[in-house]
Amino acid sequence: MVRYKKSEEKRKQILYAAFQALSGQGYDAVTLQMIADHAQVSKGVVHYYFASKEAVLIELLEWLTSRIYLKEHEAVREQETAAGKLAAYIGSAFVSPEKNRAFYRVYLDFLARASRIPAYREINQRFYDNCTSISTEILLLGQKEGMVSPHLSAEQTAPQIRALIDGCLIQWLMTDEDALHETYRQSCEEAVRKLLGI
Amino acid sequence: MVRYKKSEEKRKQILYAAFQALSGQGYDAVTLQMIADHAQVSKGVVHYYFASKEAVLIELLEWLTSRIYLKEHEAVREQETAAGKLAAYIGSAFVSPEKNRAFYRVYLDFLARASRIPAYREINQRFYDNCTSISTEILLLGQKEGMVSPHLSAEQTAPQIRALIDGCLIQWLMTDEDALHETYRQSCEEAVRKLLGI
Amino acid sequence: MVRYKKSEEKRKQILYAAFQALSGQGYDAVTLQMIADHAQVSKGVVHYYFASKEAVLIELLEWLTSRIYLKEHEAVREQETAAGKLAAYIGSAFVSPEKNRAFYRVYLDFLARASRIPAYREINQRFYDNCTSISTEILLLGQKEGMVSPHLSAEQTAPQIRALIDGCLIQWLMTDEDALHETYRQSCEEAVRKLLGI
Amino acid sequence: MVRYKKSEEKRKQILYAAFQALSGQGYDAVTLQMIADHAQVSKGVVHYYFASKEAVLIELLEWLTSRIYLKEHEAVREQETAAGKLAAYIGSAFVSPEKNRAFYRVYLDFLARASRIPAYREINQRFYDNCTSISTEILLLGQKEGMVSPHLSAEQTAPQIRALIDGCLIQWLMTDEDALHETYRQSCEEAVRKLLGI
DNA sequence: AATGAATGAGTATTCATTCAT
DNA sequence: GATGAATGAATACTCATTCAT
Repeated sequence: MVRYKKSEEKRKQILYAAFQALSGQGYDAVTLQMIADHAQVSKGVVHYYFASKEAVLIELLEWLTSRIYLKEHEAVREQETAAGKLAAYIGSAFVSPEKNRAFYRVYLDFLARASRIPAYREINQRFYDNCTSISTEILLLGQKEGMVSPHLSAEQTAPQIRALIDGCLIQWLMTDEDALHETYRQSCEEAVRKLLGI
Repeated sequence: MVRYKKSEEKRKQILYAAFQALSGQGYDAVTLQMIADHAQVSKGVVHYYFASKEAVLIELLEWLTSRIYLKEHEAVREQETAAGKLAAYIGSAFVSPEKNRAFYRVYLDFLARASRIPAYREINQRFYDNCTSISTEILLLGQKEGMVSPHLSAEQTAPQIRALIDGCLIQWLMTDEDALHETYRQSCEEAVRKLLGI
Repeated sequence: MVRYKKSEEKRKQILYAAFQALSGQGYDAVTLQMIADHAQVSKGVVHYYFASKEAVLIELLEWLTSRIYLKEHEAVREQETAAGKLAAYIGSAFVSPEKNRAFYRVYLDFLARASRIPAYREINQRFYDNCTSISTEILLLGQKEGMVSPHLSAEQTAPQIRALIDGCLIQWLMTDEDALHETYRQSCEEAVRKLLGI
Repeated sequence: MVRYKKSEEKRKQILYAAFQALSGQGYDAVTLQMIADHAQVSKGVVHYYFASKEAVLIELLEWLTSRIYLKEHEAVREQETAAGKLAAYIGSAFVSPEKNRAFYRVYLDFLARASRIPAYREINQRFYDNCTSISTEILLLGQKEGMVSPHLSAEQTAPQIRALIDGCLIQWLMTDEDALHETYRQSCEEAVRKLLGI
């Protein structure tokens, strides 16, 4: 329905505004007024579409992580070889300094909350599962291609890969140097290759 | 002098209280009252020893990261072989579910702030540098022992190792399962071995 | 517009409440809660209409001094002779024990601040300029009527007149005797007459 | 006794420090710490010599006003003619831009308090009485010399003179221009002459 | 006498949330 | 649907005062 659609659009608009505001300010420093300003709506509207500030942020985490996953999934799907998929995965994880900075700032806020609040943890777990499925797919294809040892356990390797990606991107974020983004990407890719024994 | 010492002790007492409070609550959810309560002093005392809430937290980050480093450094120093040092490093990074949870909750809060505020970033950078020096020491010894390929670049590998450790511990933290701590430790150690080609 | 008007009304309501509260308590002893209570609004409302306590008080000084001037100006305008205007000026300056007490208590607070803070000083200067314009008008008319010596300098006499009025009203305020208000008024008027040589 | 004397000296030292601090900051902005700093003693000392912050300030008002009176009295006593005494009185009231600024800043703070608190009012009343006695002395001598009309009432004129002096010095203070100090002094003296019919 | 550590009451300010329009 | 005025709970911070040393 039009009504629903319009409503959904405004929700997305607010979520995106929340993402921008959150990326600029921290989790608690962000106010509903800032989110409303970014979305160019009145403060009341935010509460009209979301039950509370917490609700906005929970939904934002869901939206963000699923969007990230979809992009990574899409990038990997377009490649046919394990090597290609791997490069695509890393490449889409290290999408750009600007986007990585915006996302990881917010993601660190979320992880901090997730370490204390189960609701956030569950959302993050779905993200991890999705990431694991990507790595697993690559690994299994690699084994089929004969590039990756058949003894390598996907169950163990897949999380290691995500740990490396997140660990490297956090390290890069801490350097505050856009120029090093590419360096970290390469280093991460090489490390992942070593994990896969490629 | 006694006077000075007393003062320093109380500062430490407050910092430790802040650590406990911060680990329980998030960065912004923590109040000076909570910190004072944990330290069993009055609210005014916190302000007597620290200029502001921010000052407490900045100093806490310094204190925490240097303490972690010292423990890791100590553990590594006690070992003589590269393999021993590596196991000691990983072992002291994965010290225990309780301590890791307490620290990484707070550390994630700090990383989130560090992604926006240079002062925090600088402190974290010193921590990274210290961690790098540990990994580098292990790697160089490994090369001397002939266990590690002489072609391996410490400059590149050391950060990868820390990225893995942090990435794995964050993943473990998100599982909220003490029982998995050991699993993640082993997985991390194996992954680090692969990076070193051991 | 209605919206704007409503907003302005509430601002005035808060300013008047601030005046009452300030007159009762001193400048710093007054709290936003007291102002809110006098205005019969919640504490938050004061901050909704004014950026800070300081902003309320700055605006109050402007409002008060311009209101005093307007009343004096009005009273003088209604008279046609210099003698009549002079009596009207003094009469409206010595309006009543209650009002003079309320105003001069607050005004002394403001003068104390103005002696240190330029922003207050500027507002007071505008008030002085307005008072000077009233005295000057009376003096010039008196010269036209032949009552006042043509050699008398308005530039010098006008400030002297205000100095006398303020000086006398402060003295009266210090007596804390409503009954003496009229005495001080007469004494002030006679003194002003001597300055004008009437 | 030595003990008493020493004690009295320290009290004076603290009072003078309070005067300096008060002149710089406002009445409420001043803290006991600032007073202690100015007096180069510890915070505890202030409380050792004075029961409370209020007590310091009450005593300061007494000390200041009696000191001002003594200086004016002294200056007047040294002159023999009414004209000389008048000039000496005005001259010592307009002692210097620096001293007048320091005193009137503090005095306005005190007047603001005196308008609400009887204890301050009483101290100020003694000051007024002393000032009146000076003016009265001058006026009576003037009448004896035949310079001042015998019909002039000292009771009425003396307060007018003080009103002018205070009114003019407050006006000067509000200009924040040291250069205008002399202008205001002259204007005040001329105005006082007119009140005396000289 | 002197110190300064400790206390805690008090206050401005912020902001999520509510609700009348 | 949308607005923004109003609310009041929550909190960092200040500072006079106390008191052990």
